[in-house]
Amino acid sequence: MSVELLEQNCDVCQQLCEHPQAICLAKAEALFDQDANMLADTFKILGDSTRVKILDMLSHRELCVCDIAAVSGMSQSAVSHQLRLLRGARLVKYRREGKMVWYTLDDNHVLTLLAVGIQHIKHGQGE
Amino acid sequence: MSVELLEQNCDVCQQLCEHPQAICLAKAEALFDQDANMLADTFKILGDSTRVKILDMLSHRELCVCDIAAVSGMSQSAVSHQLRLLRGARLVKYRREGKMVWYTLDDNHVLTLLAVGIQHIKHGQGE
DNA sequence: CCAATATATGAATATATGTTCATATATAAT
DNA sequence: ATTATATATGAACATATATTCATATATTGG
Repeated sequence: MSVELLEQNCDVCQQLCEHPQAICLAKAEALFDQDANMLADTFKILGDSTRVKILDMLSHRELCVCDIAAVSGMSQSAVSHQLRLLRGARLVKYRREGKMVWYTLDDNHVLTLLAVGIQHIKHGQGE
Repeated sequence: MSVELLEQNCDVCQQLCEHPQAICLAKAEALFDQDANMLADTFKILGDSTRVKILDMLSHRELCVCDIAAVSGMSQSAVSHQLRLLRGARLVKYRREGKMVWYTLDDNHVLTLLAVGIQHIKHGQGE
């Protein structure tokens, strides 16, 4: 059913809610659960300061695991665990070169998310 | 010390690391802890499917608390708790109108974050 | 093949988080 | 004032998460 039709023929929640039309429209337009979950999972991975630091480092240059550990001051194990999560969310990609594995950001979406996030925290900070 | 100077005079981690220059540069350019924490805190708030759903609803239209509860199927209490977190992260703003409180997205950064996040999960899904 | 190095991962533990329940606050109507 | 309605919040509990430690895998050099 189209949103336009719902706007006229919207009797699903009449007896329960204050604003049935807004509610029905919102339900019709709502994200699918699966998309909401995937989106939340992506942000959840971004939602840790050590991972944010790793991603920010990788936004400047490609780094291997031990470099990331050295810069962040984290243990190699902790870094590897976090990189695994970042890989799982397709936020970073990697290439193996001998014994070392070099990591970079997966694509420009990641850079944009970081940049917009930084804009958000900087904007209106003094309010 | 400027990044250019560090690039030449970079002896902090010589004896410890594989790629001292990259490491020193990365350290020099790294996010401040406070910024990394704020950024992570913002993404952490975005990293929950119920909150993502609420934000997505609000990206379409202003809604009051009970409407959000009705659309999401959550309890009023759970919604209020989540809205508190969203307010704390300046992701939503609100206005009181009598007994009701109407919520909207705080600014366009939030919309952009959602949009880019959705692009990210949609892009290369079949790989 | 064996030792050394770089990275990855499983298990365990300590901390953080989301929901519910009960209750508080704020506004409006009678 | 009293009652009803909309929203907010504190405490508690159950679940999720990040790090550490120990160990496994992968690659290189001898």
